Amino acid sequence: MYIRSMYSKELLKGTLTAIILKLLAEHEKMYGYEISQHVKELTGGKIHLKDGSLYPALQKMTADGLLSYKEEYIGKRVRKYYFLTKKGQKEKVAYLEELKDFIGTLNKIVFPQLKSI
Amino acid sequence: MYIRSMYSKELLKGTLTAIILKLLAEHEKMYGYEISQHVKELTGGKIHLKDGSLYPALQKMTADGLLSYKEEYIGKRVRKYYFLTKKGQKEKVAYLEELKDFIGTLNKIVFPQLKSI
DNA sequence: GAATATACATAGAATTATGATGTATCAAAA
DNA sequence: TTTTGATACATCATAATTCTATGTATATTC
Repeated sequence: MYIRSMYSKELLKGTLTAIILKLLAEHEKMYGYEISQHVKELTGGKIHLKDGSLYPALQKMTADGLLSYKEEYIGKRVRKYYFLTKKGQKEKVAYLEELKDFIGTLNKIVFPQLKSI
Repeated sequence: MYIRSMYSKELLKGTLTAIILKLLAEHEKMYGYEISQHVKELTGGKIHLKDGSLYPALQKMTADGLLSYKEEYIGKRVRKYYFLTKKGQKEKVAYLEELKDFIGTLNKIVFPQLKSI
């Protein structure tokens, strides 16, 4: 059994990379399971990153040079601690700016009665 | 040649239906080209709905029972004026609530220094 | 008359989160 | 002690949606 996010999966698209970049910018290093727990807590369970989304995303971001990782063993169990590369630190800014601007733009269309953020 | 939106196409995913529902809730009836122009103006050119996105979306929403349309002729050129069905009016509320909540949640993760909206 | 804007359409490609499934360790409860 | 649930990673096929590219045709403006 798995827990379903309260949002349609399409809404998440394009935001996962920004979320990961943001968390890693704040935490120095995190492992996958820790990231998913953190997001779940931060959002009151509203966003639940699935294994099938998170681990491939981390791998892709690593392949793209945004992240690197080192393995640590807790007993016999391996953890991959991910951290931002120089490139990841730089691109984080652009990703978050784009997302921020996009949210502002969406608000303008959908909730014009609200002040822009 | 075509105009590229300033956002990665993935960011738009899941928002197009909500945007269309919102505009049609405000305008009674609109045709496709009019919707795309309206969005372009509203967002200062930041969101440019492509033909290949907009027309299939309108068709899908019609198939899903959210929209209906009637054709009008301007000279020899046809326009399809779309409008919300009863179902579309009802589901609009849920779509926009979900989007609003999602934006609020995203803000909590990515811009925790800002007040929630 | 040529270029641009209006107005619709479809098909294939690309992207990305998901669902399903698998492996394995560890802690706690029954 | 066995079994349940949590921890921790992984891969693959599928689904969903937008985009790119292309096509057709009319209307307007230069």
